[in-house]
This record gives sequence, structure tokens and C-alpha cells, in this order.
Amino acid sequence: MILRAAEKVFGERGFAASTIADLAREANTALGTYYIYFESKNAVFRELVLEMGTLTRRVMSDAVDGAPNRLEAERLGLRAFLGFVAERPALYRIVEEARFVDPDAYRDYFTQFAAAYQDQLERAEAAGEIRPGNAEVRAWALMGIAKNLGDQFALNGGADLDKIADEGFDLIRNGLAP
Amino acid sequence: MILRAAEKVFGERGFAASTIADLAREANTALGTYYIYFESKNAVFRELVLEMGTLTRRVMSDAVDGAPNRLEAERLGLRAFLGFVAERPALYRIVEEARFVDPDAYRDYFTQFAAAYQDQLERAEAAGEIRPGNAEVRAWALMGIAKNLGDQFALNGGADLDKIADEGFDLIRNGLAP
DNA sequence: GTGAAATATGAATCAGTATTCATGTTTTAT
DNA sequence: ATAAAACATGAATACTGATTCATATTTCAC
Repeated sequence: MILRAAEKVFGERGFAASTIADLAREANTALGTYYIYFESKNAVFRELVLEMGTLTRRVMSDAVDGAPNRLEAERLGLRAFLGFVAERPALYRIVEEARFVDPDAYRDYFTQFAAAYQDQLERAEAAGEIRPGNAEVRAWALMGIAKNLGDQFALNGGADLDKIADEGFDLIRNGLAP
Repeated sequence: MILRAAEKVFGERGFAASTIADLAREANTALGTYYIYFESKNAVFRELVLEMGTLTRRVMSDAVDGAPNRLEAERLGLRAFLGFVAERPALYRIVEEARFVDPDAYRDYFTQFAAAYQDQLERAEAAGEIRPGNAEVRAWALMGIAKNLGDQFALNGGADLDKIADEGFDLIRNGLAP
């Protein structure tokens, strides 16, 4: 399947260094077959970013579902995110590269995520589960923590993600607790 | 000067969409002149990342210099970082793109920064200025906050950076305070 | 079983652009 | 003032790789 081949190739070599021939070879098809399924080289890339959006939302909402309160949701969410990055590093790299390859897709991805996050924080504040504060700035700051810990500790394997998540959550818990 | 022209062109269009001819035109020189000063298209890019490293370190150490304690240093540092991103957006974008164009330069940039940051946090912990915790994870988490707030609020102008820094610092202060 | 539609193939096209280089021009040292 | 060194020029080179397309092959409806 071309989409999976593209995930692998783009994730390993990056967009610029990957050729349509590479994608086709990885997918065990002829070069021209690519264009039966996708308009252009960029098209799969966008598709992968969209897929990552759906997946991330699912992973995160599954992880957080049933958390008794926002702080616990933060802990579970951070751990799940790190695990997801470790499991699908290629997809994660592709989203980051989308910032330069397909800026619209990149912006949509994070803007949508941030809006939902902000909403959660506002509810939590209203429920008295976290200290009052600017939910928009907090959402982006917390996403920044997750992204950077993911980049540094989850992307290349070898790190103890439970530990990283605990240490990261320590900062978040005290940062947000009422 | 070719380096400044490259900062502008790469910052605006990104690496792939910029041609040597673009750089030369922006610098008011002939195309071939570029190769008197740089080995390859990538060479200026690396040069710009190195420059950004020096500049960031200077900006941050100037900002933090004289802070009475680590928490105040965090506040000043975050504000200074956001201001720097707003002032040199092109340079900032270039560093981010370096992740894909020149991964070694990118890694060096952040690894070096993180090591210094970690060191500061360890000293602060020893001095009792912040609660005990894992300095390495904290350093990357705090860098993540700054990066993401910079991306979202400083890069495109229009935001009230004092306010963003204050809101962001609120999270950090409570997250780190003893 | 047959023809039409859908899908697959990969050689050829075609455009773009990094890099080179033969040829000026300017600067510097004496 | 002059020759060597340094710097500048941009047309030509050399190559890469996205996209197209004429030609199979397979699938499917009847």
C-alpha cells in the first residue's frame, strides 16, 4: 500500500530526499502507479498528516477517557503521547516536516488540537480542578512540553518513557494545581 | 552581504524553494559570486544556524544576567526569547528547518543549549531556589514551552508578548517553586 | 466468454537548478 | 605605474527527478 510505503520512506529519509521511485519501490509497484492514487508528490504527504491528526486525536482521547480529573488526564495524556511517538516515529517526523512541506496542513493540525485542549482546560478551571489562568497560552505551553519531550526522548527509543512522563508531569501538576 | 540575504530569502521561502539565484539577487551579486564565499547551498544554511546559536546564547545570558534567583531568570529568559523570535523570525524559522536540512547542526544547537540549561537548574535546585526534580527532563520541557509559545505567538507578530510571557511564566513558576 | 472499465507499467519527457569555469574587473603591494 | 592576487561575472554544464502517456494487464458486468 502506497500510503504505508510513503510513511516509511518519508519518515526515514525526509521529504526532499525521497523520490517517487523510492515510494513506488517500497510499495512494490511501478513508478507510474503512484499517480493513479495521488495527484503529486505532496499529496501523500498531506494525506499522512491528516491521518496523523485523526490518530493522535483518537490516541489522546482514548488515553484520557475516564480520567477522574484534569490533572490525571494530563498525566495519562502525556504518557500516551510519548508512547505514540515511540510507536510511530515516522508519522511524527512527517508532521513536523509538514511545517515546511505543507504549512496549511501543519497549522490545521496543531490549531485544531490546541482548540480542543484549550476547551478542556477551561472546563477544568470552571470545575475548580486547576488554578485560574489563560487557557490558550497554557494549551500551547503544555503542547510544547509534550512535543519537546517527544522529540528528545521518545523519537529515538531507549528512554524510559514512564519516567520521562512522570518527571514531566511533576512540572505540569505543580504548574496547574489549584 | 550574502549571509543576510540568505537569512531573508531562506526565512521567507524556506530552503527548498530558495535558489542560489535568489540568494545572489537578494545580495545584489552575480550567481557565481555565491561560490566564492560558500561551498554549497547547504553551507550558508549551516552558517546561519551557527550564528543563531551564538546569538541566542548571548540574548539569553544577557537577559538572565543579574536575575536574583532562578525563577526570576525563567521569567526574564522567556520574555527575552519571545522578543528575540519576534525580532529575527527568519533566523528562528531557519533553525527549525535545520532539523531537516542539516540535522547535525540542529541537534548541536539544542543539545548545547539544553546542557547549559540543565546545569542552571541543578545549581538552582542545590541552592534551594526550586523544588527537587529531574533537571534534564525539566530543561527539555521548559525549552518546549518557550519554543511552542514562540512559534505560536511571537513568530507572526501582533501578540502581546509581555502578556504571553506572564501567562507562560505562571505555569513555570508554580511548576518549579519549592 | 466477451468487451468495457479500471488498474498497472516504466520509458520518455521536460523543467528546474546546483555547480563549474573561462573570462573580466578591482584591489593591493611595491 | 604595474603585475600579481583577489574578487566578480553569468552563460554553459550536468544531472536529477517529478510528471506524462502509450501500451499492457486485470477485473467485472452481462
